[in-house]
Amino acid sequence: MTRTPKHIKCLDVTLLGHADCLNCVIRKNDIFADLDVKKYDKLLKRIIDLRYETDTMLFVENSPAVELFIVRKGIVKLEETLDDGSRRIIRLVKPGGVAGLETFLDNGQRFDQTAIALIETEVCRIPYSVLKEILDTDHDFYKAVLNEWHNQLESSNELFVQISMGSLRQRVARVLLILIDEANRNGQLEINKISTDDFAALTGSTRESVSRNMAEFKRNKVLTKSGPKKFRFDELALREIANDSD
Amino acid sequence: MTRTPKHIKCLDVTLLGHADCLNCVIRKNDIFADLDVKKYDKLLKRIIDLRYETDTMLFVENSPAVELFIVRKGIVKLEETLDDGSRRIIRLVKPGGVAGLETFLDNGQRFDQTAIALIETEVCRIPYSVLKEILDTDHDFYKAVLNEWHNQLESSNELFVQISMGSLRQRVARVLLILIDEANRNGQLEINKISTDDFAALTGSTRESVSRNMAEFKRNKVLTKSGPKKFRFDELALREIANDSD
DNA sequence: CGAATCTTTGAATCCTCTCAAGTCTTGTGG
DNA sequence: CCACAAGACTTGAGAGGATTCAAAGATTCG
Repeated sequence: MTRTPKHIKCLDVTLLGHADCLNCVIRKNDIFADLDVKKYDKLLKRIIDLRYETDTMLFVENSPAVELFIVRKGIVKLEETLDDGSRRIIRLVKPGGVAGLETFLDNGQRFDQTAIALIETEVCRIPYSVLKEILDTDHDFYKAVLNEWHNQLESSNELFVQISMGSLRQRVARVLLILIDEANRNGQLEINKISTDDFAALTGSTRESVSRNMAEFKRNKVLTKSGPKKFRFDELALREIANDSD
Repeated sequence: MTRTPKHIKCLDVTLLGHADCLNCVIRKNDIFADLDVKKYDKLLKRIIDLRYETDTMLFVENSPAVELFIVRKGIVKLEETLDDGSRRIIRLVKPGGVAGLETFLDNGQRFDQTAIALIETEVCRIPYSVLKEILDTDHDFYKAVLNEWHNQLESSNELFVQISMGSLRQRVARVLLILIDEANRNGQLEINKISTDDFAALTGSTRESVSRNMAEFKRNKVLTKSGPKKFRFDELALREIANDSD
């Protein structure tokens, strides 16, 4: 039923240096948006800037939640392993979003999901101690955290709705649109191919069925191969398919 | 496609009186578990105790989130209306859980979903002003709130996983188990029937398909009619169906 | 009692899964 | 640098499930 799991890397991580929150573009949209960054300058130096290659793991389900990750570039998937051994992707974290929010909960908390870079991804890694210090000195910071939880819930619900209704054809189109949304921020008209197994875990389907739908998209020029692992897409056609109610 | 919506009541609500937090059994498991209730005695008097009949609305999507609800008995469904007019149940709130957590977010927040009593339900209604006062005087209370957001996310994910995988037969069985879980707290071996449309909105299917599966359950004595709107159930058989991987 | 709503059932169609057998890619060692 | 093996992707055929549309039974409620 499940294919021999592909090799999830743990080491393909590059240290890019210390975070530069003061000049970070992403920060304007994330959890630190309203924070007085200058005040916490020294503290924020403890934030590390990292690059994860495709299929590299950020953290594992059930391990202690002692740090969280803000995605600056790329996409992180959060997946759970089910009783029968299959995987289900619960949420996709895109730039500005947070993976590992459990870190904000009380001591001894563990990660609910496994986080893996879906494509090449850059993140800021923030230790619990930094968060705790900010929470203790800035009594309003918890509001930003509450907001982030809200965002997560919204984004989970969004995925839920997008993916638990309609034909597989529609669901595949919707997942492509989610990925495209990300590609478009970089002004590309291309998407990095993700594996059919990931598509299956996202749409709650099988690799074969996903493949068939993709093949149809390619035949109809909704997708066109444009490089080794890249595809050009017809966004309008995809939107039409995603909303098609026939 | 969508049936003329059944009549959702707005007025079938009974005022049971003021909350009695000090002696509340539910409170031990909810957001106020760690709160010094005596200290806030006067404040908590502003909490109202209500009973909602089946299909009665607690709040509507997009209206201002100025109060939240703690469920003490029954089940509340949170549903979103999709672009095509169909409804999708995003989450079920059971005793001890909270509906309308958005109230904790900053001013001007609106409810993300519509909340409707799935069966006869009793709740405590808590105005924003009460929450704000507690948050302002008790700097640790936000931790309980964070925990509650976490619970909501977990419960959404749980529903997502349970419902977006497997055959309809399995999914219907799983929804029944969720309802039974609630019935069992009251030591019953019965469940109140919920509409096939609700089942469809929960399983992401159609009323006809749900009905067919229910019919099969009745034939096989997994469910037995035991009253006007009541069914007796064979929990073990349901669990078997829910986990069946054939 | 009768109208409106909700539920059930049937039959045909379409979709998705499964199993099985290819083909294509990628990375490694000779 | 090529060949090969392992993994990933594609394709086909058949079976089984789910949806649709249509129509007939139940229920509910005034």
